[in-house]
Amino acid sequence: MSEEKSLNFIEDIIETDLKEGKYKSILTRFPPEPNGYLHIGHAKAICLNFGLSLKYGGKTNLRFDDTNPITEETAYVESIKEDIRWLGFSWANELYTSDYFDILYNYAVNLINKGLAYVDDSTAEEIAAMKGTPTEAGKDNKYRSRTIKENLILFANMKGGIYKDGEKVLRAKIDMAHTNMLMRDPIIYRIKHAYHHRSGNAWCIYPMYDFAHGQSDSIENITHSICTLEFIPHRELYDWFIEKLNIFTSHQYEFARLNMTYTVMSKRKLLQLVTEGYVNGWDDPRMPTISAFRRKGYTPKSIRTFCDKIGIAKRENFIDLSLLEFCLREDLNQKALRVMAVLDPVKLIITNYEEGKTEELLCENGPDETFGKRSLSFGKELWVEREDFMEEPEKKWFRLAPGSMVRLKSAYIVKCESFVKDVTGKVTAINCSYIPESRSGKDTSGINVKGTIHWVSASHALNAEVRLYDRLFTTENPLDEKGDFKNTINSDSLQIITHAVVESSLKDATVDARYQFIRKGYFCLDTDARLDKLIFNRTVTLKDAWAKEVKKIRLT
RNA sequence: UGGGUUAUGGUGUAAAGGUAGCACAACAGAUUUUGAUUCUGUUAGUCAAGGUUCGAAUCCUUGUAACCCAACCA
Repeated sequence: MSEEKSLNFIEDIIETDLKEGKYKSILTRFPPEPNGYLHIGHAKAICLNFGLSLKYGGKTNLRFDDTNPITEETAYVESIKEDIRWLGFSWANELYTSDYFDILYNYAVNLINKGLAYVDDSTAEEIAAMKGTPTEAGKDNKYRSRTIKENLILFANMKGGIYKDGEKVLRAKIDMAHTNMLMRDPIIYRIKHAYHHRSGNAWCIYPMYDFAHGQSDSIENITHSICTLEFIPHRELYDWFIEKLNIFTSHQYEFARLNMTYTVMSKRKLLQLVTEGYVNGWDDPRMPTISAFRRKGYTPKSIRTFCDKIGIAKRENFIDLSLLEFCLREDLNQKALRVMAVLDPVKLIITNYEEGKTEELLCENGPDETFGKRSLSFGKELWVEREDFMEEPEKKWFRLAPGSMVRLKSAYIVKCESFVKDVTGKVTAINCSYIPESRSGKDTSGINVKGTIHWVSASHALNAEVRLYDRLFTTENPLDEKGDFKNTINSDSLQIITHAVVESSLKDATVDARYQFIRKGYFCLDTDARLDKLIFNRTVTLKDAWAKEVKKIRLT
């Protein structure tokens, strides 16, 4: 028995279309503008579009919507392709709106010939002034009544490059009094003497989004053109062009874009964070970009699961970041190798352990037997986590404290006998005795301890840099703040630990591997790491019931 | 005071006139050589007011709230 998952509204439409024979198969498209990096909101659109074609046996095109040469770059094209591939999807065709510039130009001429488009000499300000407001109708201007012949010549001249930027535009002739502002004679071509990343200097006029997107969908025979809610008013225009041009009828459907707590999702704002140096580039692990999540150690599967869980609907939403982290931990828990690393080391000396002796202990590599075991070196001097020792323990504390016993993971039970402090009061060493009969796997001591802590043998430890990331913003909705969203940037979003110690097996760590530093969180090797320098990123912390407990204890 | 879209627990998302369900979060407990994982349980919802109906989240009426639209951006 499989539990029937209910359909979202787009799947509903598709199933109806297929059942009624409107289409034999579906064709969707993902249409990024190559002017920035893809973020988690794009991941939602990617999973939707590619997921739909996968589910219904159709195809998805990747189409770069490159109609604005000023902001677009080839570097962005490359990053976008890498991100989609990494997420696990393959496109049927790699396409560019710029490939359709000739067709689009002819469509515009076609419109002029039908008396449905005209060249306007007004300035941007004049056009805006004549456009009216949402509550007031716009007005026709004198250029609106130009003859077809005149428009044809003028538009050819625009293409010919005899006018300067902004001197003239081509507008659709619809209705200056329309209640939908977008139908008040929208501009469809503008002059930009600019180098285009693909067409070079072949063109100096470029179509606007509304005169490119729907037509591109139509040219490709896209059946279901899915976009976000803010394009709802554009649909009327989308349909108008297709109808007047009498070309293949693609249909536009709109869903609500992703919003998430503790982050911003607009490309403009993300670009600002990059250019103003709040983060170190588009793939800084604190960014919500796909490349940042990848670098931070997220798995493609966790992002796909997340996109599946948040659903598709038309109402505004504000997803809790913890849902993403839940999906991440769920996947990482199954995949990550368990290793030991001490982020804030303090020396633990086993007073009754033989000087110079080393034992090899077996330790499980993962969450189940299939991961096998590895050998770990154990000795008289170990590094343990500073926060695992408390001189004056909290209530319910079952880690190291004077007189207390803990198990060293996969090793022995030790008892804290004494500790050493320096003049500043900082603990510099913890002296313990160990119980030889308590060795992991062959424990005959009969002693039960509540606490188990991780450790690294001091003489075998490797030094590592560890980067701990926290959320980039201190408030759930940075956009809610009066003033600049950047006022709520978390100044502690990155903590670099330069002197962490990790077990020696990590000398072979690779960027693709996922690790759980036991009791500390999930980590991965950063791309900055070099042969002689280990650098790990914290992907996400483990859930921490003890931290909650402490809060409660201190409140009462 | 124009047009469009949307309203279901704290957050998402189902229920197509017939038991308001699921997930995350929160809380409580069990298990645990990771205070992780796993398991069990609890809290909590149909925007409002009327109406139709044996029966309404769903249909009707009237309100209310939120979001989008006045780039030669996409």
